[in-house]
Amino acid sequence: MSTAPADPAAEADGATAAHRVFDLLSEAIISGELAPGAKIKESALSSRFGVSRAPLREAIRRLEERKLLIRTPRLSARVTELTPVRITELYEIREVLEGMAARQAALRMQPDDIAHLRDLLRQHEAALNATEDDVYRQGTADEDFHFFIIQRSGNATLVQILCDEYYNLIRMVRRRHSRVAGRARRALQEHQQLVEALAERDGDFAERLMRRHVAAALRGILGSLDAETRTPQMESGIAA
Amino acid sequence: MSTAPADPAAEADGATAAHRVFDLLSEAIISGELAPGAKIKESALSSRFGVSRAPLREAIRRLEERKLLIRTPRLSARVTELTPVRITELYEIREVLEGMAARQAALRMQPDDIAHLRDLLRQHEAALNATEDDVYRQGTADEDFHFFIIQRSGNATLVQILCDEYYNLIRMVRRRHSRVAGRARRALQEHQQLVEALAERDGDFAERLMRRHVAAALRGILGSLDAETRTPQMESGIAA
DNA sequence: CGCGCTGCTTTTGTCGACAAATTAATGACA
DNA sequence: TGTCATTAATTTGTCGACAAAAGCAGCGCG
Repeated sequence: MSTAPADPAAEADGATAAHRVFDLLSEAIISGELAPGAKIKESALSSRFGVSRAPLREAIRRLEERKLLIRTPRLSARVTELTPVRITELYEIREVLEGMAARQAALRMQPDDIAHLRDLLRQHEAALNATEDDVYRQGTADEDFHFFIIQRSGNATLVQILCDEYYNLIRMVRRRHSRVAGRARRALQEHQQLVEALAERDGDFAERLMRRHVAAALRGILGSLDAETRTPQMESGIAA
Repeated sequence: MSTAPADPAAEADGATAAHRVFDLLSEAIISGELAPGAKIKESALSSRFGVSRAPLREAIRRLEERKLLIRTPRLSARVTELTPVRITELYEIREVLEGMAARQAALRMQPDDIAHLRDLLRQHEAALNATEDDVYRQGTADEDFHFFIIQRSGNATLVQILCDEYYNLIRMVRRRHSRVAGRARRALQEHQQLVEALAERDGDFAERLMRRHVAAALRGILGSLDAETRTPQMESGIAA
C-alpha cells in the first residue's frame, strides 16, 4: 500500500494535506506504480488519497515543478517519461552544476566536513561489502555524499536546485536505471578521490573529478539503457 | 492600471485565468508595484484581478516556482527580496549554465543562426546609438541574444531552466539593478566577440567568453548596488 | 508597569458543486 | 466499409463557502 512517507529531505508529513499528497504521489511515481506516460486523473487520485481536489491539484502543480509530471493547459497531467535524451540533458546539467559545487566546496571545507565525508564513505563501503543487491540504500548513500558537497558549496540557490527541485527526478533516474554492474564500486573509488581533492582544497581538481564522476554515471545509465532496449517493463497503472 | 499582458516568451494571455493572473502578477512584481518583502493577500488580489482564489493560488504557486515569491506553509506568501548574495548565487549559476550553452551552441550553430545573431547585434547597436536611456528595450535585446544561444545548445532541459523558470527572476534583477553606466556598450562588444567565437565553432573560447560576460554583468550589478546602498526605494505596496 | 492569557479578526487550507472543454462513442453518409 | 459530423461522458478549470490556524487586540495578573 506504500502509505509510509519515508521521504528524506522533504517536508514533514503533516504540514498540510497537499504536502502529504505530494509525498505520496512522488513515491508512487518514482516507484513506478504510476507508469511513465500514465494520465493523472484528479478525481480518481483525490478519492484514493481521501482528500479533495484542491490539495491534490497543489501537489500536482508541485510535481510538475519538479519535472515528475508534465501538464498541458487543458489536457490531463502525465507522468514524465525518462527518455535517454532527457536523462542525458539532466546529467549534463548536473555535471556542470555539481562540478561548480565541488570547486566551491573545496575552498570552504572545514576539517569536520572532511571527516564527515570520510565517515560517509566508510559506511558506503561497508554497505557495499555487506549487501550485493540493495541498490536503494546505496543510492541513498550516494545522494548523501553528493548533497553534502553541494551544501558545502555555500550557494543556497544551487542547493535548492540540485537538492530540492531536481531531487526527485534524479532519484527517479537512479531508481529505475542505475543498477549497472560494478558501477557502485567504481563510484565509491571516485568518491574517495574526490574527498582527497577536497581535503587538499584543490578546487580545480575537485571540479574535474566531479564532472568525470557524473559523466561516468551517465555513461553507465545510457549503457544499461542500450542493453535493455525494448525490454518489457512490467509496471502497472495506478489501479494496483 | 497595467492590465496589458505584454509579456514576451510567456503563454498566451487567454490560456486560463490562472495564466492570465500569473502574467499580471509577475509584471506587478518585476515592475516593483509589489515591493520586495510585501505580503501577498490572496483575497485582496483575487478581487483585484476579478477571479476566484483558485486560479490566483495557482498563479502564486507558479510564481513561487519561478522564485518571485517565497511561501511558507501557513504564512502569507511574500515577494522575493533580491539581496546581493542571492543575485551573486544566481549569476554564478548562470555563468556555468550559459557557459555550457555557449560551448554546445558553438558546435551546433548553422550559418543561418550566425547570420541571425549578427542581425540581432546590429539592431542592438542601432538601439544603443539611438536611445540613451531605454534600458528596458536594451534588456530585451540582451535577453533575445542570450536566449537564442541557449536554445541553440540543443539541451531542452537547459532551455527550460534558463529561458522559462529563471526568466522572470533574471528579468527582475536586470530591471531593477542593471543600469550601469557604459555597461551596455561593453556588453555589446562582448556579444560581438562571442558571435565570432561561435562562428569559428570554437566551443572552448565561446564558453570562456560567455562566462566572462556573465561575470562582468554580475560585477556591474554588485557595483551599482554598492553605490546605491541605503538609497530609499520609493516603491509602494499593492494598494496603488 | 511589564507579561501572559483569552477572545476576536484576518488569512490560508480545504471542500463540494457547477461550467467549459476535451475525449470517446455513436450514428449518418459517401 | 471507411470517414466525418454529432452527441454523450469524462475531466479539468473555476467558483463560493466553511474550517482551522495564525496574527492581533484588549484584559487581567504578578
